[in-house]
This record gives sequence, structure tokens and C-alpha cells, in this order.
Amino acid sequence: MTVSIGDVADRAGVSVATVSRALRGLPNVAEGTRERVLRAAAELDYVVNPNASRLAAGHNHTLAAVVPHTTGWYFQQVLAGAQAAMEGSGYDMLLYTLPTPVARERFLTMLPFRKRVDGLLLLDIPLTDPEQRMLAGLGTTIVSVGEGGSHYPGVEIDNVGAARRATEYLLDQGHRTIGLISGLLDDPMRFKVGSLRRQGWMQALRARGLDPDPSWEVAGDFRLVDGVEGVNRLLDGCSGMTAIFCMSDEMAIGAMRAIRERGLRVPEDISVVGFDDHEVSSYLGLTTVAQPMRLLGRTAISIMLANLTGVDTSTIPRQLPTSLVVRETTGPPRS
Amino acid sequence: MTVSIGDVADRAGVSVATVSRALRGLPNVAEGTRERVLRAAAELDYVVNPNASRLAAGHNHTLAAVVPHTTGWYFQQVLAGAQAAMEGSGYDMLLYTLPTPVARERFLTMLPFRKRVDGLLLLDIPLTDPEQRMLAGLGTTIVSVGEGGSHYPGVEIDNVGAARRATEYLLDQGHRTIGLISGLLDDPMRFKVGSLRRQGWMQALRARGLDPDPSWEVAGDFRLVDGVEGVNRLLDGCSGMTAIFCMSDEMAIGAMRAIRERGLRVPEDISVVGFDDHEVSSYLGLTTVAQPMRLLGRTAISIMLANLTGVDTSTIPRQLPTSLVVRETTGPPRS
DNA sequence: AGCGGGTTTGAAAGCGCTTGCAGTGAGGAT
DNA sequence: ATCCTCACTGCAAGCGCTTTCAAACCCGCT
Repeated sequence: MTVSIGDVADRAGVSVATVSRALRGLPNVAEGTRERVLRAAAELDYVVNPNASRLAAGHNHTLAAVVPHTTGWYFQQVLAGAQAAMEGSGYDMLLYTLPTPVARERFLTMLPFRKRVDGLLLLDIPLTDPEQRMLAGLGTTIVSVGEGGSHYPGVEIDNVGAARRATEYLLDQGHRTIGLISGLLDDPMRFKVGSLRRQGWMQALRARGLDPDPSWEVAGDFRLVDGVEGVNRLLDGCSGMTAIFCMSDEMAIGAMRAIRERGLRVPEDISVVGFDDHEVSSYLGLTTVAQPMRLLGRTAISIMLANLTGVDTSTIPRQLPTSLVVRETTGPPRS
Repeated sequence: MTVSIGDVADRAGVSVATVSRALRGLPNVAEGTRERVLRAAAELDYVVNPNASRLAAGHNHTLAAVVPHTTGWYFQQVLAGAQAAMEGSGYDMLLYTLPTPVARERFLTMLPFRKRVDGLLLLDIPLTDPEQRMLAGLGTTIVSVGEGGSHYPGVEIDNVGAARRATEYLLDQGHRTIGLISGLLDDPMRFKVGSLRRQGWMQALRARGLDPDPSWEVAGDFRLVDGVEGVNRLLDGCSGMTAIFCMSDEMAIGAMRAIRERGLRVPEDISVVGFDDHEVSSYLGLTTVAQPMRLLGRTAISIMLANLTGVDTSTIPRQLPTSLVVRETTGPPRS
């Protein structure tokens, strides 16, 4: 039915061992033999059976990406970058999505990737220290993006610095009461980036002698709807706010919607800054912090592949630059 | 080093054959024996080696999704639906992305999924008839979403009907010159959905005795930027246009941007309708045709799994309903 | 006690490939 | 001519499971 390595060997008049070596480009195969094997394989339209090959060789040539969810601009972009970097590497990519606490728990207890994956790419998966240690102890190569850990390498951006920079820009424009729509804080299952970006916002304000009141901030979960709710709670709970910093573009878009529904204008009444540089942001004129999402993915794969092959990774940068993209949703406050 | 089925067998005091059967829940294993095996496996923290298992059993328990690209709201949603439906099915999902003609060609010639995948999920991959036949002849179970084929089952929406409905709505509002920003047409490598939706638009206009001029339409590629360019070409080439139907929300968002940049207002000067019901559309107030993307993914997986197990699939619907979501970017034309 | 039937179990033959090790030959050195 | 190298090649033993087939067992019956 299906053509196997033995068929190729017969046709080429050599042993299966030689076919195996020839096909994989190993040395110790005479050039003439290799050509004969290659021709026979082509004629028979042979493709190796990865299961057999992996079983015999004891590796999987498979990587798994673990993401909180697959929708969401940020994750798509990082994944796309990772995929691109894997192109031609001979590795397959499996995807595990952990959208709910239940899925997360199951992943952490079942460890479904064991014996089927050589490397695990953790894309902003917040893990407690014991969880990190447990995973790292499994023998699977791990690389993280964003939410890092001390038990495996990772790439990330300077969240504190980026948020500080965005806030400083707002301050420079003359704003003094700058609201924050953050990610859920202090939840071990949630992203640390929330606290980091909040630190940046806080630092910038404090540096100018401003003391952010608790009513200046509100927690969201990076989604559009959180922006809407966030703005409403912010504007109801605090007067004189002239700018809002959102920890994701999605929240910023929701925020703008809510602001306009209250009859206020952006940026005349309220300036809005987002984070991510979502595809639509440029079309909406959203001022935002751009982070190199695809590069994050590519870099993580570089580290992964290098670690897997024992190559030195110390020259690969672990922190990637962000940039503030100023567009039309920010401006000076009305005097 | 790693615990194998033999270790479990030893510990449970049975043969590997029995362990294999017990672990997979096969009948013909005494209840007491099964429990003993399960306990031994748990104590040893045993997980089966999928490579060995698949090699021996001759199946892969892996599906591959083939998508034009992973960014883009539509594909993410369909994929998310598919992933959700695979949850607990025991199948892994591999992803092949064909963003360029080169990648597409390579995929079609190398057929990298052979011997590694039981089923192929073609997500809006336009294929010529010979290509379809070739793939179908490979013995891999194939299911399509969107761009269907006559050589394998698929799920889709009524593109013609949906576009006609949207156009009729615009006509009912009083519009008479309704532009179209379509997908690339007549390109074998491109989506047929473009032509189908165009047909719907055309039918609606003709039914009212309107004869669309070539200057009423312009081809795009479903991206934001295509909306911007499309509007500019449309508005430069045709006067009196009061509404524009875009074949994707992304193009609609770009279109609105361009319209506003020209100093025109939406919907007062120009009404805009999109297609997909993108996440941000509700926040932008975009009137659009909603299609059940996640359900498309789920349904495709249902068909796939059923076909793989030889279950009858004739009761699974092959065409899913769309709905027109009227929001704020449409209204009557200015008299 | 002996028998027929169904239920459990185990032995062993693969599944298709990789790889350690031994064998083969050609070519050069002695 | 003999011996040694070294570059190739083949043999055969796995890799860790599934599955066929037959043996073993447990019943209730005769």
C-alpha cells in the first residue's frame, strides 16, 4: 500500500541503512550511491514515516506553543513570527490553548506534551515558581515570551520602561491626571505585565511629583469590553481626568468608544494611549506603544532551536525594544 | 530513564499486551486487572509514547489545518472553533500557513503532511480542480471550510445570499449607487468567495433595475489597506456614490478611514457595510454581515472526525446561516 | 468427572525507521 | 605480495507500542 524505506532500498539496490543515511544527508555515503537512492525515492514518491523515524531516533522534532488564547492581536503576531522562524527547521508546531482556569489546570497536571514535544514555547503564560520549577524539571526545553521565569530562558520587552515612556509623553503634553486601565493585578494566574506597566505609569507620575490616587486606576483584562467598562468606572469615580493609558490597544479602542458615547471627544477632552500597535490602530489614529511582536516570536524560536542543538545562545538579545507611536488620539489637555 | 509500558507491566504483574488494553479502555480486561494497571501507571507517572503508539497502530491522531495566513480575524475565529471542537478528541492539530504563492506551491508539491496526518482541514484554500483531485487521491481525509471543492466535503455560508441581503438593505435605505470593494476576482489562487459575494451584490442591484457600472467596483485583498485604496479609487472614479459594500470588515475599517480623510462623513455622506463582524466592528459601529466563524470551524471538525471514524455525516449541515447586523455606519443617503 | 462456551491473558510478530558494529574493497605503504 | 587504512556498506538489534492468535481459565451443565 504505502511505500517504505525497504522499497526504496530494493529499487536502488542498497540496504535500508544506506537509504536512511543517504536521505538524511549523512556523510559516509558515496556520491553515486546517494544519487541512486535519491532517484529511487523520487520515482517511488517516497516520504519517510515520521512516527517510525522519531521512535527510532528518540526525538520528536516537534515544538509546542502554549498560549492563553488564540484570538487577540498580540498572540497571533507572536505566533506568526514563531512560525516563520520555524520554517524549514524540520520542526512541527503544536498549539495548546489555555483559555480557562480549568484548561490551565489540566495542562499543568496532565502535561499532555510529554513524550511528544522537544520544546515548549510559553507565550505569556503566568506560572507560579513551583509550577515553573516543575515544568523545567521535566526535561523539556522551555523558552518563554513575555511572562518569563527564572527557571528557563525567555524574551521580553521592558514593560516598565515602555509604560513610563508613554506616561511621560502624556505628562509632557501637559496632562496631570492620567488614568490607567490595567490588566488584572496580583492574580497569580494572570499576567505580571499588568503590574510592570503599572509600575512604569506610577514611576513617571511620581517623578513629576504627582501622587496617583486609587481612583485613577481600574483593572481590566486586555479585552475591548474592559476598555468600555474601565472608562465608565474611571470617569464616574474621578473628575478632571484628561488622559487615559490603556494596557492594550483593544482596551483603548473600547475606551474611545465609551468616551465618545459619553459625549466627550478624543483627544480634545480626553487623550488615549494604547499598547501593542494593533493592526487597526493606525487606521483609528491611536497613539500607542509598539512592541516587536513578530520579532519576539522569532527570537524565542532562535533560542529554542539553539538550545535544542546545544548551540550557545548568550549572544541572542533577551530584551527587545519598544517604541511610542504618536498619532491622533493624544494632544494637550484643554486649558 | 523514561518509563515505558514494560515497566508498568512489571509493576502490575501483567503482560504489556494487557497494559496496552487496560490503558486504552478496551473491553476484555477484567476490572480488577484494569485497576491494578491504572494504579501502576499512575504510580510510575507513565505516559504513552505517541510515536510508538502511532507507528504500531498505523494512524496519526493528528489533523492539519491549512490556512492562507494566521493573522486576520476570520481565520483565527474559525481556527479557534476548530480547536475547541478537537478538545478531548485525542487528536493533535498541526498548522500549515500558505501566505505566499511560493509557500502554496511548495505545499502542493511537497505535500509535507503525508504520513503524518489523518485529516486535512482546508480553511479557504482556493484550489483548482486538478489540485483538488490530486489531494483527494492521496488517501487523506479532507474537509474544507469556505472555499469548497467537489472532491471532498465542506461547510460554507451562502455568500451570494448574504451579499445580496446586505445590498438590498442599502437599496431599501434609498441608495442607488452602491460601490463594491471586493476580493481579487478571477484569480485561481484567490478566493472564490470574492466572485460569489459580487454576484449577490449584482443580483440585488439588477433586481431593482440598476445596472452597476464597472466604475462602481474595485478589487482588494481583504486587508485594511485595500479598503483605503479601494475607497480612493472608487470615489475618484465615480460620482454620486452614497454607499459602499466591503467584502471584509478589515477593508471596511480602512474604507471608513479613507472616507473621513477625504472630509466626508459616515454614514451621512457615505454608508459603509462590511463582512465578518470583526471583534472591533461593534465598537466602531460598523454595519456588517455576521457569519458564524467558530461554528464553521466546529462543524468542519465534526465532519472530519465523523468521516475518520466512519460515522454518517449526512445530517450535519453544510451551509451555515449569516445575519445582517445593522449598526451606525449605514443610513439613508442625503437627499 | 467431563465438556462447551465465553472471558482473560500472554507470547510474539510486526510497525518503519535509526544506528552500533562488523565486514568489504580499494588504494597506498612496506 | 602483504598489510594497513579508510571510506563505504550491510546486518541486525532495537525504539515502545498494538494486535493477532492461541492458551488458560472460569462457568454452569450434563
